[in-house]
Amino acid sequence: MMSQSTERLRRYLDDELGECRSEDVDRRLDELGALETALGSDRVGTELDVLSALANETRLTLVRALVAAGEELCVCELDAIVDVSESAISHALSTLSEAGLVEGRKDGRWKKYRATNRAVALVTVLDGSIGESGVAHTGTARPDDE
Amino acid sequence: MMSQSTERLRRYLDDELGECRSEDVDRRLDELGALETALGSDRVGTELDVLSALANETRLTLVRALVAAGEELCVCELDAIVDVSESAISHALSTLSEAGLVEGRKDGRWKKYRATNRAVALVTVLDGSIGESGVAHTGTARPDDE
DNA sequence: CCGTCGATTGAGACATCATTCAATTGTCTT
DNA sequence: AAGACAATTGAATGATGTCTCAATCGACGG
Repeated sequence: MMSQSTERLRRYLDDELGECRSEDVDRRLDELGALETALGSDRVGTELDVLSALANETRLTLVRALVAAGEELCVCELDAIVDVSESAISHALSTLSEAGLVEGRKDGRWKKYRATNRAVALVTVLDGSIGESGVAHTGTARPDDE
Repeated sequence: MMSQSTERLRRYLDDELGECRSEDVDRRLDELGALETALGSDRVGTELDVLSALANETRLTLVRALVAAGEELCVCELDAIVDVSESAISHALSTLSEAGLVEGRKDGRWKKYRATNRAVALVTVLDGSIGESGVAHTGTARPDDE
């Protein structure tokens, strides 16, 4: 049975095209399906991991600090940056590590973390994309995708 | 009173520098504080909104689709892309809109959304930053579906 | 070795979130 | 004007996530 959504899409295309044959609907469904699976679903999973890892004040602050520092920082130093328990920092670093945003190295009884290239790239773009006062006037800037 | 964390930092610097005066600790605390507040906390709030908006499968898929489409899409078309209720899509688009990632336009009784420049920038970098495993061809990614 | 300290782990409490259902708004059609 | 339909909104609920506390692991020094 044809789903309701498909029915609505048919009416929409009918509106847009002036007319609408069922093959138009099918073609459009194909195109939309292509948009959905434009890149592998495993990749989407990874991207969600990365975004979820960054979407938290504690973790974002830690990543920011490590990127800004440009060098590895000891956990005890990170402790001075965010205002949560030491345990929370450890959890946060674990999540970030799994997302490939930081890397840890043990040095004696201290442990040092540094931001990965991935983290640097994302934080950089985040700054550029957010900071420049003003969201996207729809026409002006042109991020020409090639 | 000196927090425990500060005590630990002192011991750490003692280890690293071989010696440690209390002014070294204070200086390091200053440096770390500078990292923390490297950019305004209001900005961090905005960034968290953006990241949180993207850190969800439904919303990320919608943004991806709109970016890939390169043009505005009707809600009824988006409905064919993600597998949630129409209400959920509306909620998702609302969240994305607040985060400045999509913009909506009403056209008759249909409503069309398109990705903002911010969304394009973020999705682009996300793609580039994630596909790290030996990516030589930077052009249109062509992930063979499994 | 034993005790201390840095750091991590697990469990539980608490908050936040994502989705669906039901009701509503606004537009078009007849 | 009334009904149909696209889309949004609000409330409720089940699921996730985040933090703290307590216990544990590993490395170091006496």
